[in-house]
Amino acid sequence: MNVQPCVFIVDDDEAVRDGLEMVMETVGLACQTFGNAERFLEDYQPGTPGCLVLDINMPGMNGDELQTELIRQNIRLPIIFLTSYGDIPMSVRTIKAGAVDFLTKPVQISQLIECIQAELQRIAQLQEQNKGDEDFRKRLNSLTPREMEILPLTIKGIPNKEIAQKLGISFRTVELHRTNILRKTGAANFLELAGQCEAIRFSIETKHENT
Amino acid sequence: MNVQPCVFIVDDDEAVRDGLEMVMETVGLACQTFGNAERFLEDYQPGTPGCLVLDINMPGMNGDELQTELIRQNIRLPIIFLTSYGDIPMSVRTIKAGAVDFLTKPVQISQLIECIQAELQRIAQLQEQNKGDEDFRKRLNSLTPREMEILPLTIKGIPNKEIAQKLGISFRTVELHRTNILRKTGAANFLELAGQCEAIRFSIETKHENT
DNA sequence: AATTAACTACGTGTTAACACGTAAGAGCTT
DNA sequence: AAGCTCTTACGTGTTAACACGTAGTTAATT
Repeated sequence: MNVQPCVFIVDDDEAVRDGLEMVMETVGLACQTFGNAERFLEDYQPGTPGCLVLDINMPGMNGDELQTELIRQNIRLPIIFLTSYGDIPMSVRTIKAGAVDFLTKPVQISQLIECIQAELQRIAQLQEQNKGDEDFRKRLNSLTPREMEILPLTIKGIPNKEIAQKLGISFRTVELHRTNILRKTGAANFLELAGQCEAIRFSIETKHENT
Repeated sequence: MNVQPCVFIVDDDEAVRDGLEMVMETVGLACQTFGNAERFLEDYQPGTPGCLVLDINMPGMNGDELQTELIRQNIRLPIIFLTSYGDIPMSVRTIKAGAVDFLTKPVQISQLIECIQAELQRIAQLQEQNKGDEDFRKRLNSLTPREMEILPLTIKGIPNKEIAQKLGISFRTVELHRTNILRKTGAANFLELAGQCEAIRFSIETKHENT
């Protein structure tokens, strides 16, 4: 299930691509190179772990625009900009948009490597954290629609009687659903469950109240 | 209770200070100027709303260091850097450290004003959001040390008996503390309280378990 | 047609939570 | 010394939560 993280290099200069590819091999990092932003967008499988070393000035879509497109597609691949023709406003804009770093050519290879490795390490940590959440998400998905409806109300601290009234069913039925929710999620009680839901940023949308 | 937000200008160049001060007056923004970072640190009252327009190159403590010091003191005043001698690594570093923008002299006044006003508006919105939380925070602060200790355990869903065992006291006493916590916070139950604590990002630090 | 899953409802019993009391010792302030 | 807060502990009672059953209807699936 765990995929080896990969360094994606997007630069229109073949010499740069080859040079960086060699460096990555040397330090033992998996690496893929692309001659332009479009090719990368086509080939990249969302979810693949790694980081993106991105040039700015390229024919066709430039690095700036690629970043924007990735954000639009909600692809949160960490980006390290690496460019010859950068300026301060550009660096400010890209960093504020979430880029990890903004390096200028000629770059100190050691600096780039350090930056990449720090980022890959950070990703590994995130993946580790999310591992435990996977099971929980699965268990959440095993809930029936009705249970999913009751869960947020319960977590908000609304007592069974009120939930029953709001849904127009018996409070005993609500009780049953709650029991099933606890059984399915494996939580000991709803406080614990609420904590887990918060931990995975499980957004709880409650329908607008009529009462 | 609501204080007028203020633009703090820190620059060693008197001409710049005077010029900016005049501009601020023109657009109707309250403004305070400082000739060096040390003076600002002395005078600034933590909590005062506003934003900081900060030069980098100054005798004594420079802008970079002032930012670091403010972060160290947990003062989250938004910073707009404004400098003649900036470079890309510096802009990257400061932005990553949380600065709002990094502008270079000579600056387009319209750009600076726009940036400041956007920031002040953002602050105003934050203050509006935090208003409702103020009461809750006050009520949280009215809790005794022991209650503060029990609160996070309870919110995690740990039953009274276990809490009692962990603290080496009777579970009835834990029950009493819980009741008092609910009474003081005004919450109907701990699920509701947990939600409120999350809403204000009330960090719950639990001591490392021994059992 | 039979099976399965989901939603509904109710009964019974146990445990946990919560409200309302009393009371006593420690520590601090006035 | 008196008053105050915090912490501790217990008793009593009510309510809510939870576990374990049975059982009917509906809808989709096989």
